[in-house]
Amino acid sequence: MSNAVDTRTLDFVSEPLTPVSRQERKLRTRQTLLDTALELLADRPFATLSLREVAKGAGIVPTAFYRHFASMEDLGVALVEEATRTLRGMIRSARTDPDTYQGMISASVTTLHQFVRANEDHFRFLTRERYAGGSLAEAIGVELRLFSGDLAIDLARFPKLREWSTEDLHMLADLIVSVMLTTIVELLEARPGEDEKITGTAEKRLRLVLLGVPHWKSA
Amino acid sequence: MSNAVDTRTLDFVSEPLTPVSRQERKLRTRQTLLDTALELLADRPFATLSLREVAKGAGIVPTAFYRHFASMEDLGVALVEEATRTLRGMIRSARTDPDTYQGMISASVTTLHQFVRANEDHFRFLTRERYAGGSLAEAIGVELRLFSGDLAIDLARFPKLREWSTEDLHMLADLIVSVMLTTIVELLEARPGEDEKITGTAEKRLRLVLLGVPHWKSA
DNA sequence: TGTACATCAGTGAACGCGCGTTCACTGATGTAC
DNA sequence: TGTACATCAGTGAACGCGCGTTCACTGATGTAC
Repeated sequence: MSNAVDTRTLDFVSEPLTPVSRQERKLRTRQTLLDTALELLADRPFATLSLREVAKGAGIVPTAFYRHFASMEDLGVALVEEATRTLRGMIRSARTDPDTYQGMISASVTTLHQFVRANEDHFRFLTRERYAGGSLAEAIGVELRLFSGDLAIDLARFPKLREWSTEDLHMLADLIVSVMLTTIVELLEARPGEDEKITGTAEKRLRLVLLGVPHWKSA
Repeated sequence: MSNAVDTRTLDFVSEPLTPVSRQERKLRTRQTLLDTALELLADRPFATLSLREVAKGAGIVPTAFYRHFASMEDLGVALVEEATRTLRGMIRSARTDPDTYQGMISASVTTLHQFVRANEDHFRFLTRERYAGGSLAEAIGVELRLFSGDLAIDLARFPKLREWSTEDLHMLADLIVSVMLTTIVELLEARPGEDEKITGTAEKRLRLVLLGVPHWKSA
């Protein structure tokens, strides 16, 4: 036990003593700027964020901001990249377990729930800016369409969907994506303790949608 | 024919000559402020709008703004009221024609399409601010929940849904509302000529959802 | 109908403030020898 | 290992600008008699 404590102490002491290169320091400041922006965006749109505000929050002087980003717009693009990386990570996690519909549904919703709770800032940013207008909204829209397209391809592998037209597969994929987005927003707006109800409802919605699949006729 | 022209001319001349009371003038300016704000919101969130900008667009001096609204926040609340009035009008129109599922679906989508095209500003405002955070987003969220609740009650009247639990009816209503919102956003982002494709897809999504209904088991 | 007074939508000057951006700078870190 | 020079993240003063809000005002409309 004393051994474990010693190890932790060594780790703790050695970390701050590690010499840090100028390059590493710069990357850390950059990340602090991104993190600060994401915190400030908890309850307002990106377009209301000022450069001075973000710089102040990150503990640097306004002019030093330009050492990291050419403009706020530029920082916004970096935020979209960071947040969509999280989104793609979630999708990769959810894709590893096919099997039955029911198994797929509950596993996907569980993955969604975990990722949203672990990255609330990213998902809040994505769902908020998706509809805010401007270039960030477009970039997020493109990303969601890519995601929906991938999902359509995955769906085509299911036996009951093998004969569906490409158009209908996209229709189904978009429908599933919109259920997902609705669920994400519900989770982000939830009061404590409501998570189970929300994930339960999300599973029901997906089940209902997929119940219709065997009876679908495109006409 | 010359008769018709005469009538139009009389109308045209008499309108501007009608004496306008101070009260009426005030209401007109107020409406101009609301219209100006809605125009400026075509591609950005409400929170980026300035009082001076709206006043300038409406052709009055910034200080005169306060004769109509206590603050921009106050104008925002008025916009939510105006836009949700349009939304409720749409819902009322859509509700008048039950009959079969298929009839209900295509009639509802047609109504949705017409209302969105006739009131693009209102629907853009609602869908954009719904996710923007702040008090306007909350007010819109409340309105959408009311709408979803009403829809759940309407749904309960369909034979196949008579035995569904309240919870499941709300689940279904929310699902339909989220398909509707998705469709609205797609229409607002559509390029010319894409409307038929979007409304067609919307009908398919609703058909698929309702196809599952007869096979639903809550467990 | 005419007069005297009240109301009030809109005006215009002024304020202090936070904004983005420029510029010349500092001093610690990195590199060449 | 030590020295001399280069790099560059972060500093701080300064700028002009649009912002929300205050205040005293104007003059057309409305009202009382």
